[in-house]
Amino acid sequence: MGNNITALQGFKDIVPADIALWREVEECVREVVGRFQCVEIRLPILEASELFIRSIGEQTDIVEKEMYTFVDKKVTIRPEATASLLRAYIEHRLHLSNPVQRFFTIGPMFRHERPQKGRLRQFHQADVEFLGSDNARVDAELLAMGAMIFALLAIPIRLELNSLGCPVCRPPYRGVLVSFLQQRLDFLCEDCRRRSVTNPLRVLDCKKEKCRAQLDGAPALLDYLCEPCRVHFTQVRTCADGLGLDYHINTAMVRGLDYYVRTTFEFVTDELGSQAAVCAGGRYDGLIEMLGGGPVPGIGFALGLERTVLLLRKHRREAAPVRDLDLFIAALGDDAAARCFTLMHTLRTAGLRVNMGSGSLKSQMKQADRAGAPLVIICGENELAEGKVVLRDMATKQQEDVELQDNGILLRLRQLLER
RNA sequence: GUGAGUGUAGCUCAGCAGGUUAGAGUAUCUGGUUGUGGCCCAGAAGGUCGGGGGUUCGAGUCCCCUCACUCACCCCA
Repeated sequence: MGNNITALQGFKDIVPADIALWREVEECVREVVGRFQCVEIRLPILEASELFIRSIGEQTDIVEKEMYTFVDKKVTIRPEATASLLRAYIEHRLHLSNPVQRFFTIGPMFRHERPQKGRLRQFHQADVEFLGSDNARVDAELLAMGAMIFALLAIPIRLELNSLGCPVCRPPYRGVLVSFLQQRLDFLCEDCRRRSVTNPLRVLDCKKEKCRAQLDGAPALLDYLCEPCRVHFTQVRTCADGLGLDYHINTAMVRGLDYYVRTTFEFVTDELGSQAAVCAGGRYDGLIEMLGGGPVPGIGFALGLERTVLLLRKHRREAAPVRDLDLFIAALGDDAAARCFTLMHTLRTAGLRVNMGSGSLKSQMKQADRAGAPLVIICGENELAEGKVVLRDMATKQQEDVELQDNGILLRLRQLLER
């Protein structure tokens, strides 16, 4: 402590004790995503600042105040993955080989926000993008994929669904909403007065009672959708219903990024304080074109790994004890230790997970116990002289003598470990 | 960026209204078993009381500053 160097504010180590949960989440994501023919892509963490400004939107909080940017170099450490993924998709002309493609990527994102429960400056997301189709069935598939991940992890969660319309119908609606808000400006909270100008849709989900009271009878975007958007949203719902998805419509749901159109959704929980959204996303037809690619539609989501891990930890009694060692070798004395050292190497080369200890036998037995080793080899001067080792089964406490001969020991160990 | 709360051993926390060498539980190490783990018993080690300044005969305790953490606002995964 004292004046030692520590991790930066909002940056956290994921310590060995937490790794099991993280791997469980990541492996679950990979498993489910694979069922939808989604392939992995790995992306750089540093990109041209312009990429995020163009995709996320200049007026958003993310771009305005949360990006880690090297001003002189005009590069930014990514605050989200969609823009990078689409950039790569365009750059490698991936649409030429197959215009309908599905990708996922897992990695760290960076936003300079004040840290909070479930919110860090470096956080991790699993990002999924379905490109090349604007069919409502694809939207429903993506929703089903998210639901499947949480179902597999046995995390209870709620799915909220909305449509944000498109460049045809959203601006007119926005006008209607703004004039509605203008009339009640005096009765809204300070934040909402500001939002009425910067992001009027946000006013709709203000948490303050004072504002909520004013919003009775506020125009809902869903009532203003243009015909194609209305049809699309209906189809999404029909498909989702067909899959038996449990969801509910939240007309107040807004997204923080400019590029979203039509379908948007959030998997939310009330178990994480104010960070309700665990996985969220939406459709972004037109974005690929805006980034210089073809007229390829797309929809995707980002799943917050920290938040998912927090939930998983909450809903797990205790992590199943993992055996990470097959054999512990307790050697007594220098000669025995030297002989066991080569034995250990032989066994490791053969694929066993082995370690040896030091100190008194008692102490080494403790080390073996703590490591969860099911088997222990004990080898002291006596055994060495007789050309054998003692092999102890930690569960049954049974011990047997085994010839001190590498292959013989290996065979016997394999027999015992297979039981 | 704004607000509130909390910083004492690796971890969880005591420390009453300033008063000797700052405690417990747990984890760690050693011993009780000259070579045998979990349970039990005993002992040891482990702290610049987040950091700096001030008040005082005397500060873990009171005041100021600072840093960090936590939660909330904003916003978002």
